[in-house]
Amino acid sequence: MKLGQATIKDIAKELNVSSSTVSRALKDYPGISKETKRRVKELAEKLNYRPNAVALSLRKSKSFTIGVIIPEIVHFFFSTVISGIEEIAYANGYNVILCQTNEKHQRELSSVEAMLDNQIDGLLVSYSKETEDFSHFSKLLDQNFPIVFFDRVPDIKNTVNVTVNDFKGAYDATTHLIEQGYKKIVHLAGPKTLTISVKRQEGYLAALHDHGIISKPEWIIPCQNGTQEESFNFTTELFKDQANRPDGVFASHDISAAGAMMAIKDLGLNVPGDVGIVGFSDWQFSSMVDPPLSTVSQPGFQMGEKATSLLLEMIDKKKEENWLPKTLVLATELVIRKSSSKKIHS
Amino acid sequence: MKLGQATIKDIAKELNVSSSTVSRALKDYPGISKETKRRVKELAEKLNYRPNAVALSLRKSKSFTIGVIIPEIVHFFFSTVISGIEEIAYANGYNVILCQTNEKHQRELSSVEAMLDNQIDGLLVSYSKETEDFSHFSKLLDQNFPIVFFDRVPDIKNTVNVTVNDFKGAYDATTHLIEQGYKKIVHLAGPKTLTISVKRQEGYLAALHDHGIISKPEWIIPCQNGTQEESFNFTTELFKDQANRPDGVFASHDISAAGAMMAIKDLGLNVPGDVGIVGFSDWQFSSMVDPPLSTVSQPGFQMGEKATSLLLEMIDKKKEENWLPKTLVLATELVIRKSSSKKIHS
DNA sequence: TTGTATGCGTTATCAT
DNA sequence: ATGATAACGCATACAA
Repeated sequence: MKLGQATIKDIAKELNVSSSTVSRALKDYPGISKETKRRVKELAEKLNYRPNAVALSLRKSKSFTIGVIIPEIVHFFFSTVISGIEEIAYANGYNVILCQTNEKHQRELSSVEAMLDNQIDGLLVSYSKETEDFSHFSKLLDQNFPIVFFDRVPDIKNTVNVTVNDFKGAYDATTHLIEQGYKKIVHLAGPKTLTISVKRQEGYLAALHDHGIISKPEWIIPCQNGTQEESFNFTTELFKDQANRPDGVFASHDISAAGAMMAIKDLGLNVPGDVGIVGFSDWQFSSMVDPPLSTVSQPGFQMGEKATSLLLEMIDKKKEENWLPKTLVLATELVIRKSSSKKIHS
Repeated sequence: MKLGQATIKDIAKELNVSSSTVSRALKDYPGISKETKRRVKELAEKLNYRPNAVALSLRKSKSFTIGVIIPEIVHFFFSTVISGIEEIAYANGYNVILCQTNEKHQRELSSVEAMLDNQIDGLLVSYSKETEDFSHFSKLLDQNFPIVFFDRVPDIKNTVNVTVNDFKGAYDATTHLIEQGYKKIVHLAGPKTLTISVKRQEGYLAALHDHGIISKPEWIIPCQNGTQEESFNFTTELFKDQANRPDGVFASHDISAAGAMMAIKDLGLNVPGDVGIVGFSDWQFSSMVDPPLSTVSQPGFQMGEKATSLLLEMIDKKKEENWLPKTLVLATELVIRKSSSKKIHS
């Protein structure tokens, strides 16, 4: 959309100087008389001149725009991350262009293409559940294109990542359940395609093992969608059999945990009396459910900030350099609420 | 970031034709021999040619990018709207560039500037709570720059807006409380700077009036921040006095409602037995609190879709035309859950 | 059927 | 201290 926006040419014409003079005057280049500078700046001010960022992008092959690929915007954790990304990008004069994949691989591919067409300077990625082939990213990395992966980190060599200590978070949560006296603890697991899911499951298993509990395969319930309904159904199925009823749930995130909690309450069981529950992520609602949900909180905003800082660093460096691959691991924190507090509340 | 991206020139050079020929061949312009077309397209494919969107923007004075200004990303309703926006924009080949104002007027101003510098084709706006002067928008509108306001609609003439029937939503919610037998209904009101807050309050008052209830000024509690803590405190203060204790709460959104619910439960009162509560927005958590929260649901995704469709329409039309101002009002829906169901549950 | 020239807004490189 | 020119990548009016 063309506004009445004044350009350098307009200023030049009006002052009877060349556009290069105007350009230099505006940027306080040496070798421009004070008088000219004053006149140019005054007129620029008056015409409300603002440089055309698109022309600059073309000229400099740099757009001051970064792309963000996320699975879903309507997701407390991811929206928190975006907020952190936005903050740092904005503070450094970068624009953020956003695409959600809705967990579709195809959509991920086309979004990346579209962003590249727009000459983004770098990419922040949390890939989709469907994605198992990462060649669209590794191709870019081979050309030294700056990418930082956050939360969901792909299995590619030499990447720069920001993630949380999912293993430890899960280990701590499970240990906490055990220490509260729960013994038959099931795990509502996330999709196997995500490293975070795998790590959380490993943490869960390690905790059981370290406390001498022999894990049973049927205790691990794969939840592909991660919806409340899904875990509600699985949990109902699993807990309705009085004989082998479990007494603890560690869910790979709070939505699953909430579904499990509703199922367990519907079966007439008491939380935390009969069953202890811990989730993952500390969603907004988690402190408001009844009983309030224990969970592993993730520093989403900080993750966004860190990932963006790293990306901007990479962009600033010369293209020729190789980034040193690294993974920044942020700490999670176990938030103990009533849903897992057997010793106090029952 | 410059990748090894091939340009039209590269193709032209390799095939010993002019770049205009390549340009035309790629776009199936008439008057290019089949043979040339074939050769060009083949090589383009081979070199993985993709047009440079920045160059196109400059050339066409059109960026295929729309800007979105919202108060906060970490907000269930707004993230839902963004999701709707993204969907329509993406489907029409538009990029979305995003800025959150964090409810700061200053930030709103600079975000708009930055977006204009980037030659966005149009703007979707939900303005900040601090904003009382809309000249930054009206200036653009005067130049016929396409803007669609959603949810929070400013007091400017001749704008295009998408909103929900806040008055009716509030009226229905309050009427429902009255019909359930609640008589002393307070209102946790939003900031006066927002039309939506005003409308909701008006709907509340109208419902009381139409049912012969004389509203008391002290029943209207202004909540500036809209946090849970804020409404928790106000509610505690208001309900601890047994003598004049109200028996109903209509909150301008679910977070306030949740704070009120916690306060009321903490005072030992029963919901919905002693006090009925209805919120606004139907956040994800609202069905999970105890008791599940009645609320007025807003079609956020649809709002994003509609607003974007309208904006793209405006962009497509000639700049010279004046858009006909209009306000699209989407329907809310009263979702009745336990928190307000006195007749059934107590 | 194809090529040449020009311009979108800016800046870098040479002049003068 | 300032101006002229070219270039970023593309599309198009005009020539041939």
